[in-house]
Amino acid sequence: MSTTYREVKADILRQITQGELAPGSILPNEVDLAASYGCARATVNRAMRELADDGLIERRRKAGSRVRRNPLRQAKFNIPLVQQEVEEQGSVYRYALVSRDIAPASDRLRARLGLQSSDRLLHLICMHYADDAPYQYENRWINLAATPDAETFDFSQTGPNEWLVKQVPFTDVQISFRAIQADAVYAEHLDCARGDALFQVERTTRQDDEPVTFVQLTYRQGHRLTTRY
Amino acid sequence: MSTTYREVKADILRQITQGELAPGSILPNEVDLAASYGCARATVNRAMRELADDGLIERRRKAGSRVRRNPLRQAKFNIPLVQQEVEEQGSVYRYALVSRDIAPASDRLRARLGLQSSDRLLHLICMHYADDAPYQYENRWINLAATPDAETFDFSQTGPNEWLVKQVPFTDVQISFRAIQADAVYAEHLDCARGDALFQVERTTRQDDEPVTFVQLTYRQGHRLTTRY
DNA sequence: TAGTGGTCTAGACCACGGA
DNA sequence: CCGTGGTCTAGACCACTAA
Repeated sequence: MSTTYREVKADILRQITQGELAPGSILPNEVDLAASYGCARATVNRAMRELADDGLIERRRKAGSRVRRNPLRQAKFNIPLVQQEVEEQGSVYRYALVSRDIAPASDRLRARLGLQSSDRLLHLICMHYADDAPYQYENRWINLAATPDAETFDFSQTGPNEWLVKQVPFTDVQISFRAIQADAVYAEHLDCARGDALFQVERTTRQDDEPVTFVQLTYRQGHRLTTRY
Repeated sequence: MSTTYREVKADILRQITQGELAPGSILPNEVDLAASYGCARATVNRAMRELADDGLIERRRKAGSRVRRNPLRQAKFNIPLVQQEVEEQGSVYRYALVSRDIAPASDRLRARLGLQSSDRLLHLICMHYADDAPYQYENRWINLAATPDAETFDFSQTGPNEWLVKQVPFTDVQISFRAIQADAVYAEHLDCARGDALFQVERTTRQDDEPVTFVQLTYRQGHRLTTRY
Protein backbone atom coordinates (compact mmCIF):
# COMPACT_ATOMS: atom_id res chain seq x y z
CA MET A 1 0.00 0.00 0.00
CA SER A 2 2.54 2.53 -1.14
CA THR A 3 2.08 5.87 -2.86
CA THR A 4 2.56 5.65 -6.62
CA TYR A 5 4.30 8.22 -8.77
CA ARG A 6 0.95 8.90 -10.45
CA GLU A 7 -0.61 9.78 -7.11
CA VAL A 8 2.27 12.06 -6.22
CA LYS A 9 2.07 13.74 -9.62
CA ALA A 10 -1.70 14.13 -9.43
CA ASP A 11 -1.52 15.59 -5.94
CA ILE A 12 1.09 18.18 -6.86
CA LEU A 13 -0.75 18.96 -10.09
CA ARG A 14 -3.92 19.54 -8.07
CA GLN A 15 -2.11 21.90 -5.73
CA ILE A 16 -0.85 23.87 -8.72
CA THR A 17 -4.11 24.07 -10.66
CA GLN A 18 -6.10 24.92 -7.54
CA GLY A 19 -3.74 27.67 -6.58
CA GLU A 20 -2.45 26.10 -3.34
CA LEU A 21 1.00 26.31 -4.86
CA ALA A 22 1.37 29.82 -6.25
CA PRO A 23 3.26 30.46 -9.49
CA GLY A 24 6.92 31.01 -8.69
CA SER A 25 6.74 29.30 -5.31
CA ILE A 26 9.25 26.67 -4.36
CA LEU A 27 8.40 23.03 -3.68
CA PRO A 28 9.96 20.94 -0.94
CA ASN A 29 12.98 18.93 -2.04
CA GLU A 30 12.68 15.34 -3.15
CA VAL A 31 13.81 13.83 0.14
CA ASP A 32 11.20 15.76 2.12
CA LEU A 33 8.45 15.02 -0.37
CA ALA A 34 9.31 11.33 -0.28
CA ALA A 35 9.05 11.38 3.49
CA SER A 36 5.72 13.22 3.50
CA TYR A 37 4.20 10.96 0.85
CA GLY A 38 5.73 7.89 2.45
CA CYS A 39 7.45 6.63 -0.66
CA ALA A 40 10.94 6.32 -2.09
CA ARG A 41 12.79 9.28 -3.46
CA ALA A 42 12.86 7.70 -6.93
CA THR A 43 9.07 7.73 -6.94
CA VAL A 44 8.92 11.44 -6.19
CA ASN A 45 11.65 12.00 -8.76
CA ARG A 46 9.63 10.44 -11.54
CA ALA A 47 6.54 12.47 -10.65
CA MET A 48 8.55 15.69 -10.60
CA ARG A 49 10.39 14.87 -13.80
CA GLU A 50 7.11 14.39 -15.63
CA LEU A 51 5.75 17.64 -14.26
CA ALA A 52 8.88 19.34 -15.56
CA ASP A 53 8.47 17.66 -18.96
CA ASP A 54 4.89 18.89 -19.04
CA GLY A 55 6.15 22.42 -18.52
CA LEU A 56 4.45 22.95 -15.15
CA ILE A 57 7.51 23.24 -12.94
CA GLU A 58 11.13 24.24 -13.39
CA ARG A 59 13.89 22.29 -11.72
CA ARG A 60 17.46 23.34 -11.00
CA ARG A 61 20.11 21.59 -8.97
CA LYS A 62 20.73 23.24 -5.67
CA ALA A 63 18.03 25.83 -6.39
CA GLY A 64 15.19 23.33 -6.12
CA SER A 65 11.87 23.02 -7.98
CA ARG A 66 9.55 25.94 -8.60
CA VAL A 67 6.10 26.32 -10.11
CA ARG A 68 6.53 28.07 -13.47
CA ARG A 69 5.26 31.63 -13.53
CA ASN A 70 3.85 31.29 -17.01
CA PRO A 71 3.04 27.63 -17.39
CA LEU A 72 4.83 26.63 -20.57
CA ARG A 73 2.00 26.18 -23.00
CA GLN A 74 2.89 23.45 -25.39
CA ALA A 75 0.66 21.41 -27.59
CA LYS A 76 1.39 18.06 -29.12
CA PHE A 77 -0.06 17.28 -32.51
CA ASN A 78 -0.23 13.97 -34.19
CA ILE A 79 0.81 14.20 -37.81
CA PRO A 80 -0.98 11.20 -39.23
CA LEU A 81 -0.59 9.70 -42.67
CA VAL A 82 -3.37 11.01 -44.89
CA GLN A 83 -4.83 7.58 -45.43
CA GLN A 84 -5.20 6.96 -41.70
CA GLU A 85 -6.58 10.45 -41.19
CA VAL A 86 -9.28 9.90 -43.81
CA GLU A 87 -10.18 6.40 -42.68
CA GLU A 88 -10.37 7.41 -39.04
CA GLN A 89 -13.18 9.79 -39.87
CA GLY A 90 -15.02 6.93 -41.49
CA SER A 91 -14.46 7.84 -45.14
CA VAL A 92 -13.13 5.81 -48.03
CA TYR A 93 -9.61 6.82 -49.01
CA ARG A 94 -8.44 7.10 -52.59
CA TYR A 95 -5.09 8.20 -54.00
CA ALA A 96 -4.12 9.53 -57.41
CA LEU A 97 -0.86 10.64 -58.98
CA VAL A 98 -1.37 13.86 -60.90
CA SER A 99 2.07 14.48 -62.33
CA ARG A 100 5.66 13.33 -62.12
CA ASP A 101 8.84 14.86 -63.48
CA ILE A 102 12.53 15.09 -62.74
CA ALA A 103 14.40 18.35 -62.84
CA PRO A 104 17.28 20.18 -61.24
CA ALA A 105 16.34 22.09 -58.11
CA SER A 106 14.91 25.55 -58.64
CA ASP A 107 16.66 28.46 -56.98
CA ARG A 108 13.83 28.75 -54.48
CA LEU A 109 14.11 25.13 -53.40
CA ARG A 110 17.89 25.19 -53.41
CA ALA A 111 17.90 28.11 -51.03
CA ARG A 112 15.17 26.66 -48.89
CA LEU A 113 16.63 23.20 -48.52
CA GLY A 114 20.33 23.92 -48.82
CA LEU A 115 20.83 21.80 -51.94
CA GLN A 116 23.70 21.67 -54.39
CA SER A 117 22.91 23.09 -57.81
CA SER A 118 23.74 19.73 -59.36
CA ASP A 119 21.15 17.85 -57.30
CA ARG A 120 18.21 16.42 -59.22
CA LEU A 121 14.76 16.41 -57.72
CA LEU A 122 11.81 14.12 -58.33
CA HIS A 123 8.73 16.34 -58.35
CA LEU A 124 5.39 14.68 -57.65
CA ILE A 125 1.92 16.13 -57.47
CA CYS A 126 -0.68 13.89 -55.88
CA MET A 127 -4.29 14.02 -54.78
CA HIS A 128 -5.87 12.38 -51.79
CA TYR A 129 -9.62 11.86 -51.73
CA ALA A 130 -12.14 11.11 -48.99
CA ASP A 131 -15.31 9.49 -50.33
CA ASP A 132 -14.30 10.71 -53.80
CA ALA A 133 -14.22 14.33 -52.66
CA PRO A 134 -10.85 16.11 -52.78
CA TYR A 135 -9.24 16.03 -49.35
CA GLN A 136 -5.60 17.01 -49.76
CA TYR A 137 -3.35 18.28 -52.54
CA GLU A 138 0.24 17.11 -52.18
CA ASN A 139 3.12 18.92 -53.84
CA ARG A 140 6.33 17.02 -53.15
CA TRP A 141 10.01 17.17 -54.06
CA ILE A 142 12.31 14.23 -53.35
CA ASN A 143 16.08 14.61 -53.39
CA LEU A 144 17.35 11.87 -55.68
CA ALA A 145 20.88 12.32 -54.36
CA ALA A 146 19.63 11.15 -50.97
CA THR A 147 17.07 8.64 -52.25
CA PRO A 148 18.10 7.20 -55.62
CA ASP A 149 15.53 4.37 -55.40
CA ALA A 150 12.72 6.90 -55.72
CA GLU A 151 13.59 7.42 -59.38
CA THR A 152 12.48 3.95 -60.41
CA PHE A 153 9.60 3.44 -57.98
CA ASP A 154 6.09 3.56 -59.42
CA PHE A 155 4.17 6.21 -57.50
CA SER A 156 0.97 5.79 -59.48
CA GLN A 157 -0.40 3.29 -56.97
CA THR A 158 1.36 4.10 -53.71
CA GLY A 159 1.61 7.58 -52.26
CA PRO A 160 5.11 8.97 -51.71
CA ASN A 161 4.52 9.40 -48.00
CA GLU A 162 3.76 5.72 -47.44
CA TRP A 163 6.80 4.76 -49.49
CA LEU A 164 9.19 7.22 -47.89
CA VAL A 165 8.20 6.34 -44.35
CA LYS A 166 9.02 2.71 -44.99
CA GLN A 167 12.15 3.18 -47.06
CA VAL A 168 14.01 6.21 -45.92
CA PRO A 169 15.26 6.90 -42.43
CA PHE A 170 15.29 10.50 -41.26
CA THR A 171 16.69 12.33 -38.31
CA ASP A 172 15.23 15.81 -38.47
CA VAL A 173 11.84 17.15 -39.48
CA GLN A 174 10.71 20.76 -39.68
CA ILE A 175 7.03 21.56 -39.93
CA SER A 176 5.21 24.79 -40.43
CA PHE A 177 1.57 25.75 -40.75
CA ARG A 178 0.12 28.69 -42.59
CA ALA A 179 -2.88 29.97 -44.49
CA ILE A 180 -2.75 30.49 -48.25
CA GLN A 181 -5.15 31.78 -50.87
CA ALA A 182 -6.34 29.30 -53.47
CA ASP A 183 -5.09 30.06 -56.96
CA ALA A 184 -6.54 28.50 -60.10
CA VAL A 185 -4.61 25.24 -59.64
CA TYR A 186 -5.71 24.74 -56.05
CA ALA A 187 -9.25 25.75 -56.89
CA GLU A 188 -9.47 23.11 -59.59
CA HIS A 189 -7.93 20.26 -57.64
CA LEU A 190 -9.56 20.96 -54.31
CA ASP A 191 -12.91 21.86 -55.84
CA CYS A 192 -13.10 25.28 -54.24
CA ALA A 193 -13.28 28.90 -55.37
CA ARG A 194 -10.27 30.92 -56.35
CA GLY A 195 -9.33 33.08 -53.37
CA ASP A 196 -10.59 30.64 -50.74
CA ALA A 197 -8.44 30.44 -47.61
CA LEU A 198 -6.71 27.07 -47.38
CA PHE A 199 -4.76 25.46 -44.57
CA GLN A 200 -1.30 24.31 -45.62
CA VAL A 201 1.36 22.22 -43.89
CA GLU A 202 4.93 22.42 -45.11
CA ARG A 203 7.37 19.75 -44.04
CA THR A 204 11.09 19.36 -44.64
CA THR A 205 12.73 16.05 -43.79
CA ARG A 206 16.47 15.57 -43.43
CA GLN A 207 18.85 12.74 -42.72
CA ASP A 208 21.95 14.04 -40.98
CA ASP A 209 21.56 17.52 -42.52
CA GLU A 210 21.03 16.14 -46.02
CA PRO A 211 17.59 17.12 -47.31
CA VAL A 212 15.48 14.08 -48.15
CA THR A 213 12.13 15.55 -49.09
CA PHE A 214 10.11 18.75 -49.00
CA VAL A 215 6.34 18.69 -49.20
CA GLN A 216 3.41 21.09 -49.18
CA LEU A 217 0.17 19.49 -48.03
CA THR A 218 -2.81 21.68 -48.79
CA TYR A 219 -6.16 20.74 -47.32
CA ARG A 220 -9.62 21.24 -48.68
CA GLN A 221 -11.40 24.36 -47.60
CA GLY A 222 -12.51 24.36 -43.97
CA HIS A 223 -9.94 21.90 -42.62
CA ARG A 224 -8.90 22.21 -38.98
CA LEU A 225 -6.01 20.78 -37.05
CA THR A 226 -7.05 20.13 -33.46
CA THR A 227 -5.50 18.97 -30.23
CA ARG A 228 -5.94 19.23 -26.49
CA TYR A 229 -3.68 19.21 -23.47
CA MET B 1 31.99 3.22 -16.06
CA SER B 2 28.48 2.06 -16.64
CA THR B 3 26.21 2.53 -19.63
CA THR B 4 23.81 5.43 -19.18
CA TYR B 5 20.18 5.45 -20.27
CA ARG B 6 21.10 8.16 -22.76
CA GLU B 7 23.65 5.90 -24.38
CA VAL B 8 21.20 3.03 -24.57
CA LYS B 9 18.55 5.30 -26.04
CA ALA B 10 20.96 6.79 -28.56
CA ASP B 11 22.18 3.38 -29.64
CA ILE B 12 18.70 1.99 -30.22
CA LEU B 13 17.65 5.20 -31.94
CA ARG B 14 20.63 4.88 -34.25
CA GLN B 15 19.71 1.32 -35.10
CA ILE B 16 16.19 2.45 -35.97
CA THR B 17 17.09 5.50 -38.06
CA GLN B 18 19.81 3.62 -39.90
CA GLY B 19 17.53 0.75 -40.73
CA GLU B 20 19.35 -1.92 -38.70
CA LEU B 21 16.11 -2.40 -36.83
CA ALA B 22 13.37 -2.67 -39.45
CA PRO B 23 9.92 -1.18 -38.88
CA GLY B 24 7.75 -3.77 -37.20
CA SER B 25 10.65 -5.81 -35.91
CA ILE B 26 10.79 -6.85 -32.29
CA LEU B 27 13.46 -5.74 -29.85
CA PRO B 28 15.03 -7.95 -27.21
CA ASN B 29 13.35 -7.82 -23.83
CA GLU B 30 14.60 -5.53 -21.09
CA VAL B 31 16.49 -8.21 -19.20
CA ASP B 32 18.46 -9.24 -22.28
CA LEU B 33 19.15 -5.66 -23.31
CA ALA B 34 20.38 -4.88 -19.82
CA ALA B 35 22.75 -7.83 -20.00
CA SER B 36 24.07 -6.90 -23.43
CA TYR B 37 24.58 -3.24 -22.50
CA GLY B 38 25.97 -4.20 -19.13
CA CYS B 39 23.61 -2.06 -17.09
CA ALA B 40 20.62 -2.45 -14.79
CA ARG B 41 17.20 -3.23 -16.14
CA ALA B 42 15.88 0.09 -14.83
CA THR B 43 18.35 1.88 -17.06
CA VAL B 44 17.14 0.06 -20.15
CA ASN B 45 13.57 0.66 -19.01
CA ARG B 46 14.03 4.40 -18.95
CA ALA B 47 15.60 4.44 -22.41
CA MET B 48 12.79 2.33 -23.83
CA ARG B 49 10.09 4.35 -22.09
CA GLU B 50 11.40 7.54 -23.63
CA LEU B 51 11.56 5.95 -27.07
CA ALA B 52 7.95 4.93 -26.61
CA ASP B 53 7.00 8.46 -25.50
CA ASP B 54 8.73 9.80 -28.59
CA GLY B 55 6.55 7.55 -30.71
CA LEU B 56 9.37 5.43 -32.13
CA ILE B 57 8.53 2.11 -30.54
CA GLU B 58 5.42 0.41 -29.24
CA ARG B 59 5.49 -1.57 -26.03
CA ARG B 60 3.07 -4.19 -24.78
CA ARG B 61 3.36 -6.49 -21.82
CA LYS B 62 4.05 -10.03 -22.76
CA ALA B 63 4.21 -9.08 -26.45
CA GLY B 64 7.42 -7.09 -26.10
CA SER B 65 8.67 -3.91 -27.80
CA ARG B 66 8.46 -3.31 -31.54
CA VAL B 67 9.66 -0.59 -33.86
CA ARG B 68 6.57 1.29 -35.02
CA ARG B 69 5.68 0.67 -38.64
CA ASN B 70 4.65 4.25 -39.16
CA PRO B 71 6.71 6.21 -36.72
CA LEU B 72 4.15 8.24 -34.85
CA ARG B 73 4.74 11.69 -36.16
CA GLN B 74 4.01 14.13 -33.43
CA ALA B 75 5.07 17.71 -33.20
CA LYS B 76 5.29 19.82 -30.10
CA PHE B 77 4.51 23.50 -30.41
CA ASN B 78 5.13 26.17 -27.90
CA ILE B 79 2.14 28.40 -27.47
CA PRO B 80 3.78 31.59 -26.24
CA LEU B 81 2.12 34.67 -24.88
CA VAL B 82 1.81 37.22 -27.67
CA GLN B 83 4.02 39.70 -25.90
CA GLN B 84 6.87 37.20 -25.58
CA GLU B 85 6.38 36.11 -29.19
CA VAL B 86 6.69 39.65 -30.45
CA GLU B 87 9.62 40.59 -28.25
CA GLU B 88 11.54 37.44 -29.10
CA GLN B 89 11.63 38.51 -32.72
CA GLY B 90 13.12 41.81 -31.64
CA SER B 91 10.06 44.01 -32.06
CA VAL B 92 8.41 46.43 -29.69
CA TYR B 93 5.12 45.12 -28.32
CA ARG B 94 2.04 47.25 -27.88
CA TYR B 95 -1.44 46.32 -26.69
CA ALA B 96 -4.79 47.99 -27.18
CA LEU B 97 -8.32 47.22 -26.05
CA VAL B 98 -10.75 47.68 -28.93
CA SER B 99 -14.06 46.93 -27.30
CA ARG B 100 -15.63 45.50 -24.17
CA ASP B 101 -19.16 44.41 -23.45
CA ILE B 102 -21.12 41.96 -21.34
CA ALA B 103 -23.90 39.86 -22.78
CA PRO B 104 -25.58 36.52 -22.41
CA ALA B 105 -23.96 33.76 -24.45
CA SER B 106 -25.05 33.51 -28.06
CA ASP B 107 -26.48 30.22 -29.25
CA ARG B 108 -23.31 29.51 -31.19
CA LEU B 109 -21.10 29.96 -28.17
CA ARG B 110 -23.49 28.11 -25.87
CA ALA B 111 -23.38 25.10 -28.14
CA ARG B 112 -19.66 25.31 -28.65
CA LEU B 113 -18.70 25.67 -25.01
CA GLY B 114 -21.53 23.85 -23.32
CA LEU B 115 -22.76 26.88 -21.38
CA GLN B 116 -26.01 27.46 -19.54
CA SER B 117 -28.32 29.96 -21.18
CA SER B 118 -28.21 32.09 -18.06
CA ASP B 119 -24.41 32.46 -18.12
CA ARG B 120 -23.10 35.93 -18.84
CA LEU B 121 -20.00 36.44 -20.95
CA LEU B 122 -17.46 39.23 -20.97
CA HIS B 123 -16.62 39.87 -24.61
CA LEU B 124 -13.31 41.57 -25.35
CA ILE B 125 -11.73 42.54 -28.63
CA CYS B 126 -8.06 43.44 -28.46
CA MET B 127 -5.20 44.25 -30.78
CA HIS B 128 -1.56 43.30 -30.41
CA TYR B 129 1.05 45.27 -32.33
CA ALA B 130 4.66 44.62 -33.27
CA ASP B 131 6.59 47.83 -33.95
CA ASP B 132 3.22 49.57 -34.35
CA ALA B 133 2.15 47.22 -37.13
CA PRO B 134 -0.87 45.02 -36.46
CA TYR B 135 0.29 41.58 -35.34
CA GLN B 136 -2.69 39.77 -33.88
CA TYR B 137 -6.44 40.37 -33.52
CA GLU B 138 -7.88 38.82 -30.37
CA ASN B 139 -11.56 38.02 -30.03
CA ARG B 140 -12.21 36.69 -26.55
CA TRP B 141 -15.13 35.57 -24.42
CA ILE B 142 -14.72 35.05 -20.68
CA ASN B 143 -17.28 33.09 -18.67
CA LEU B 144 -18.20 35.36 -15.75
CA ALA B 145 -19.78 32.45 -13.92
CA ALA B 146 -16.34 30.85 -13.72
CA THR B 147 -14.35 34.06 -13.33
CA PRO B 148 -16.39 36.79 -11.62
CA ASP B 149 -13.31 38.94 -10.97
CA ALA B 150 -12.96 39.56 -14.69
CA GLU B 151 -16.03 41.81 -14.61
CA THR B 152 -14.30 44.51 -12.59
CA PHE B 153 -10.77 44.19 -13.90
CA ASP B 154 -9.53 46.97 -16.19
CA PHE B 155 -8.40 45.36 -19.43
CA SER B 156 -7.47 48.63 -21.10
CA GLN B 157 -3.85 48.30 -19.94
CA THR B 158 -3.32 44.57 -19.46
CA GLY B 159 -4.23 41.94 -22.03
CA PRO B 160 -6.73 39.28 -20.96
CA ASN B 161 -4.25 36.49 -21.60
CA GLU B 162 -1.69 37.85 -19.17
CA TRP B 163 -4.39 38.37 -16.58
CA LEU B 164 -6.04 34.99 -17.00
CA VAL B 165 -2.79 33.03 -16.86
CA LYS B 166 -1.99 34.57 -13.51
CA GLN B 167 -5.47 34.50 -11.99
CA VAL B 168 -7.36 31.52 -13.22
CA PRO B 169 -6.31 27.91 -12.94
CA PHE B 170 -7.30 25.57 -15.74
CA THR B 171 -7.21 21.86 -16.28
CA ASP B 172 -8.07 21.35 -19.94
CA VAL B 173 -7.22 23.26 -23.10
CA GLN B 174 -8.36 22.55 -26.62
CA ILE B 175 -6.60 24.22 -29.52
CA SER B 176 -7.34 24.21 -33.19
CA PHE B 177 -5.73 25.85 -36.20
CA ARG B 178 -7.38 26.84 -39.43
CA ALA B 179 -7.33 29.26 -42.32
CA ILE B 180 -9.98 31.95 -42.70
CA GLN B 181 -10.74 34.65 -45.22
CA ALA B 182 -10.41 38.23 -44.04
CA ASP B 183 -13.73 40.07 -43.90
CA ALA B 184 -14.03 43.85 -43.64
CA VAL B 185 -13.38 43.84 -39.88
CA TYR B 186 -10.23 41.73 -40.09
CA ALA B 187 -9.02 43.71 -43.09
CA GLU B 188 -9.31 46.96 -41.19
CA HIS B 189 -7.69 45.80 -37.96
CA LEU B 190 -4.95 43.70 -39.49
CA ASP B 191 -4.25 46.17 -42.28
CA CYS B 192 -4.78 43.68 -45.09
CA ALA B 193 -7.09 43.22 -48.05
CA ARG B 194 -10.55 41.74 -47.80
CA GLY B 195 -10.32 38.10 -48.85
CA ASP B 196 -6.73 37.60 -47.70
CA ALA B 197 -6.02 34.19 -46.17
CA LEU B 198 -5.35 34.51 -42.44
CA PHE B 199 -4.05 32.00 -39.93
CA GLN B 200 -6.28 31.60 -36.91
CA VAL B 201 -5.86 29.79 -33.61
CA GLU B 202 -8.94 28.95 -31.56
CA ARG B 203 -8.51 27.99 -27.95
CA THR B 204 -11.00 26.81 -25.36
CA THR B 205 -9.93 26.64 -21.73
CA ARG B 206 -11.81 24.74 -19.06
CA GLN B 207 -11.52 24.14 -15.34
CA ASP B 208 -12.99 20.76 -14.45
CA ASP B 209 -15.36 20.81 -17.44
CA GLU B 210 -16.53 24.34 -16.72
CA PRO B 211 -15.65 26.63 -19.63
CA VAL B 212 -13.39 29.48 -18.54
CA THR B 213 -12.60 31.27 -21.77
CA PHE B 214 -12.81 30.93 -25.53
CA VAL B 215 -10.56 32.94 -27.81
CA GLN B 216 -9.88 33.39 -31.51
CA LEU B 217 -6.39 34.67 -32.24
CA THR B 218 -6.06 35.84 -35.81
CA TYR B 219 -2.62 36.65 -37.12
CA ARG B 220 -1.55 39.19 -39.68
CA GLN B 221 -1.27 37.99 -43.22
CA GLY B 222 1.67 35.68 -43.86
CA HIS B 223 2.09 34.35 -40.32
CA ARG B 224 3.55 30.86 -39.88
CA LEU B 225 3.66 28.52 -36.94
CA THR B 226 6.84 26.47 -37.05
CA THR B 227 8.43 23.65 -35.15
CA ARG B 228 10.89 20.81 -35.58
CA TYR B 229 11.37 17.38 -34.09
C1' DT C 1 -0.20 -19.68 -17.51
C1' DA C 2 4.02 -17.81 -18.33
C1' DG C 3 6.63 -13.91 -20.28
C1' DT C 4 6.94 -9.11 -20.60
C1' DG C 5 6.84 -4.49 -19.24
C1' DG C 6 5.36 -1.28 -15.11
C1' DT C 7 6.62 0.23 -10.93
C1' DC C 8 8.59 0.64 -6.21
C1' DT C 9 12.52 0.40 -2.95
C1' DA C 10 16.69 1.56 -0.29
C1' DG C 11 20.83 2.90 -1.05
C1' DA C 12 24.60 5.02 -3.49
C1' DC C 13 27.55 8.28 -6.13
C1' DC C 14 27.93 12.28 -8.75
C1' DA C 15 27.36 16.90 -11.34
C1' DC C 16 25.78 21.20 -11.13
C1' DG C 17 25.48 25.63 -9.51
C1' DG C 18 23.68 28.95 -5.78
C1' DA C 19 25.36 31.06 -1.57
C1' DC D 1 31.24 24.59 -0.15
C1' DC D 2 27.36 21.71 0.08
C1' DG D 3 22.33 21.14 -0.96
C1' DT D 4 19.68 19.73 -4.76
C1' DG D 5 18.40 17.08 -8.54
C1' DG D 6 20.24 13.33 -11.97
C1' DT D 7 21.15 8.85 -12.43
C1' DC D 8 22.39 3.94 -11.59
C1' DT D 9 21.84 -0.49 -9.09
C1' DA D 10 20.05 -5.02 -7.59
C1' DG D 11 16.24 -6.82 -6.26
C1' DA D 12 11.36 -7.36 -5.77
C1' DC D 13 6.36 -7.72 -6.70
C1' DC D 14 2.73 -6.96 -9.72
C1' DA D 15 -0.50 -6.22 -13.94
C1' DC D 16 -1.42 -7.26 -18.18
C1' DT D 17 -2.07 -10.18 -22.06
C1' DA D 18 -0.54 -13.29 -25.81
C1' DA D 19 -0.21 -17.93 -26.48
